[in-house]
Amino acid sequence: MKALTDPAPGDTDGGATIYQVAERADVSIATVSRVLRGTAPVAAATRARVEAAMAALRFTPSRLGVSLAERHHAANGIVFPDLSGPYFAEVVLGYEEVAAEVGRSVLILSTHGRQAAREMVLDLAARVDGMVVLARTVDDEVIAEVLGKNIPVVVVARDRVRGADSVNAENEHSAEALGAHLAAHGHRSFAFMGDPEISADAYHRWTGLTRALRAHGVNVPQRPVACPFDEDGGREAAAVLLGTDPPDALVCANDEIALGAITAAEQMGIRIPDDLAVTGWDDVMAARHSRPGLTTVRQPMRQLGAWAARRLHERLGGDTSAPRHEVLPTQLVVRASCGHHNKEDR
Amino acid sequence: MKALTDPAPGDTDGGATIYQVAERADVSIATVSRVLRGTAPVAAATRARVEAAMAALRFTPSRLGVSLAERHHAANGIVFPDLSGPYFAEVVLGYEEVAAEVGRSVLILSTHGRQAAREMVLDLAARVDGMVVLARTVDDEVIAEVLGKNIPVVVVARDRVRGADSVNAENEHSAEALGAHLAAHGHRSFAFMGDPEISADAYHRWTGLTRALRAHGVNVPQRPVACPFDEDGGREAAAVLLGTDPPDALVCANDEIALGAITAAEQMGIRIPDDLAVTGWDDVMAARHSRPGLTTVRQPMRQLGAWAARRLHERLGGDTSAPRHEVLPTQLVVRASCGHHNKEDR
DNA sequence: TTGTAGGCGTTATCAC
DNA sequence: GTGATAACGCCTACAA
Repeated sequence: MKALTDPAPGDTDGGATIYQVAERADVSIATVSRVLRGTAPVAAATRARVEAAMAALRFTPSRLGVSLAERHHAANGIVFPDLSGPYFAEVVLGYEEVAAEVGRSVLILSTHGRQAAREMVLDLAARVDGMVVLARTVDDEVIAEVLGKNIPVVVVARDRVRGADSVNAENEHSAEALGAHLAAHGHRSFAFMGDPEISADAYHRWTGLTRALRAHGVNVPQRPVACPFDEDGGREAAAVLLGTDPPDALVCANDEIALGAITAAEQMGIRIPDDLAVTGWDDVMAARHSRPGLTTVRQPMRQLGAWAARRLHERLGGDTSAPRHEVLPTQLVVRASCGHHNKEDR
Repeated sequence: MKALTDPAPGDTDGGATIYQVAERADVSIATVSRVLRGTAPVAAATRARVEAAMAALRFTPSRLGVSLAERHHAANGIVFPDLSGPYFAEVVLGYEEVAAEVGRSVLILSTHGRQAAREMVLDLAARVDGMVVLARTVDDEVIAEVLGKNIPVVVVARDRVRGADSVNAENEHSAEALGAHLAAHGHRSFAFMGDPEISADAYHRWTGLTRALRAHGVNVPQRPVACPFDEDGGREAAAVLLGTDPPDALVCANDEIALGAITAAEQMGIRIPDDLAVTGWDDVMAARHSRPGLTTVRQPMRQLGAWAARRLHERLGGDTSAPRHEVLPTQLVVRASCGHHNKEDR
């Protein structure tokens, strides 16, 4: 009796097929498909037989078969440069969360700045119905190629690309506010760390900062100090910068650079914020816990991912309206690293 | 002329098929497939025609078709509870990196402690050739189910599961070393924060700690203080604990809990490490930058993911040997939060 | 060297 | 209600 209800010992492989279920229930595969999808009425008795057969065989429909027939993957992709910093991890998390909610699997792809990025993205494009592209992982042409295959893409933390939706956190005004705050502290000589050539975010932050400085009659630095967006990048670039002509204030494109810079400064005996003000961007966990607390700009990382996922879902639902370009608000978080404040100095 | 080499305007959809290429090149689909895969010799002239046709049509073979025919996905999955902390993000990153290297796409699934975890994992199982499961995201039965479908799984940061490979960072000895260090500082009353019921890592750390305390003749706390593995969890639990009977030393299951506990302590006017020693686990970025620096245990998060990816790849390559159980070494990182040191107090 | 035809596992359209 | 059967897009013996 037992042997009858258990899966055949021989079928060691990827599971039973709809044919085996049909045979066991003594119906056609069409009927099995019907009870599976509830797409048409099936007699109660028949349904029961089919369900019993499915259970006995531990039948799970092949995603490949289903997708091929339905002509879509029920999966989306997301490509980012790296997951090492807290920033991208948060965006991806926000993305995954709503993608899962609306029933789509998510494929990730980290380009790591590899040369093969284009091929990797194109390969990804063959596995998904839509995808989101973070920052400058690939050129606009690659995105155009993907769009050309009729798979929608939404870009995040990146300038607009023809034909794609986009979400960004507000940058210029936030940078202006930050610059104004620093100027009000009396800082007169500035430096900006981060690479505007590589990051649209950094570019706009640099732009906003310079505008603020100009408005406040403060000298604008010649150019940004380009450096990788991590602690080491910040530390090394700061070591050089502070060794030659140290500014009063160091505005960094993200918290990691800032934290790295602070490390370098402390090693050189430079006190923060007395000798040097330092600010970051993102408000990661370490920014809260460092001493002095890091003045920074908080941006809604989770929401960036969530918005992208929702928009993609709309597109895949048939929305063919003009691309939308969302800008999410940020928040200046003033702590101690930007200089002494009058009241509660914390 | 142009119209001839461009893709037909009508074929707006998911791209050309092998049939269209074949027709255009005036060969059979078999030949197209051969030039695609290099699986058999093709006359130079023929190959040229086919390649021209592919280029003109911007042909990309359908992953679905390929996978269905080849009977595998060329993709792996990874399931984790959440990506919010630095820990899982690092593991996933390490995983993705080597998975990509060996040419497999990666699908991620965050269970968020959702009830539907089982269904989600089973759904994932239908889309991949193998998968890694982090921590206690799902019950052993679910893993058994997946294994039953003949898809290999390797578990990470989790106790062994019959039939699956596993990688873990060393826990007990590290915890013993940490406990010994704290005892040497003279601390006599301990508390442990984290939930051993939920995390195998936490369980083994608790075990190691109690053993060390016993060995040093120090009172062993009745039980761990269960709390969520994030800052809020640490902060709230610590607020209660420190309000009633504060210990000398607080050993936390990860850095986030520790940092949260420190925040709570400071708000209560308790000084670290003078009044209370606090230690974490993981050595995340914030641990380095907090003041006092957080004493912690560094574990090779990236490598955990990388090992899992490599092992999975071996399995998928046909390795059917007995499950392997790897334990990666950790490193005690002593900073200031565990108490004053004689020499360089940093 | 190249073509024919069957198979991979579903869905969905027709008839009955 | 149910059952044939044609897609879906590709791979691969087997023939020629």
